[in-house]
Amino acid sequence: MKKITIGEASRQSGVKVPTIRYYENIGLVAAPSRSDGNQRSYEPADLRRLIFIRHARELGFEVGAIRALLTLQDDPNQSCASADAIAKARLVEVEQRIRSLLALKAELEAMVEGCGHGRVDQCRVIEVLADHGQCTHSHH
Amino acid sequence: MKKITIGEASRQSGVKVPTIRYYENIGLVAAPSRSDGNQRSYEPADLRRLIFIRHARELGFEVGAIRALLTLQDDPNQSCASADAIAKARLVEVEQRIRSLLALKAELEAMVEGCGHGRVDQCRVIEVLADHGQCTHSHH
DNA sequence: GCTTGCACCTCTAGTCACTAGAGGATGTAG
DNA sequence: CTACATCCTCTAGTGACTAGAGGTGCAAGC
Repeated sequence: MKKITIGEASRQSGVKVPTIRYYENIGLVAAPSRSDGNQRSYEPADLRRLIFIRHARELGFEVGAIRALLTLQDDPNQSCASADAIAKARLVEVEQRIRSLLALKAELEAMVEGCGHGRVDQCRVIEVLADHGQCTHSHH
Repeated sequence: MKKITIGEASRQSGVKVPTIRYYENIGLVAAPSRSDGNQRSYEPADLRRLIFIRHARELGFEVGAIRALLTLQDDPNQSCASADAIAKARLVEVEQRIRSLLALKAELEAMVEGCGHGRVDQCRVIEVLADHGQCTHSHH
């Protein structure tokens, strides 16, 4: 009971239909049971898993990390140290990303400000990109 | 005079050797002249173009946008309005990205904080991801 | 019962921006 | 002259999907 089609699962989870099938392909979600006409039929547990995945993807976890988290979730009797480590690593990554985006924002603002209504050869947008010396942005 | 090999161009531009060849393939840089032994031979102008590209990539411009900027650069007599528009669009994008990353950072911090040394079933890292209701993160 | 039309099925190929590897040629230092 | 690094071309792989072709299932209206 309460079984739903892939389209309904998609609507309720926010994961697109082809993406759900893709997740099944790569083994991120189990293959669900099928109807008489060979159509996938999802249960509430599958739906929760899809929502979990969508949410984690939105938070920028990559599929490998999500796979690790799902393994933890499937066996809830173990320490959450691993989950903690994964989230912490992601946090460090996000903080780094914010720092470089802020630097980037400053540089873009300077570029846009410097660009009046002149010709391209006076345009800072081009100039800043061409001249490596003016670059305040950290290298990768 | 002042012609250099692809390896030297790579070192001086910071663009990896296979990536330079890839850029040639997709027409982002012109095919350079060759040595007697069929090896690519780059001039200062090529080098400047590679530095321009690397810098733009680091700033997160995609290849299509870079192609547009390079076209502008190749014809410096036109208005810089297009370059300005490209940079502005990118700026808006970056600001949006920073906002969502800050929200994400807050959420990750809450997750890590909530994760004591308990078992997985008391762990906020898992819980937050599983329970969509606790999500404060905007749905793109 | 039949048809319309959407949702479903599988499979392959395409996307972006590279990256890795095979297998061979060239260039340079000792 | 022999190592050895660097170069060449080409194909295929990456991640995380997305798009399309070509076909089947299912519910509703007539």
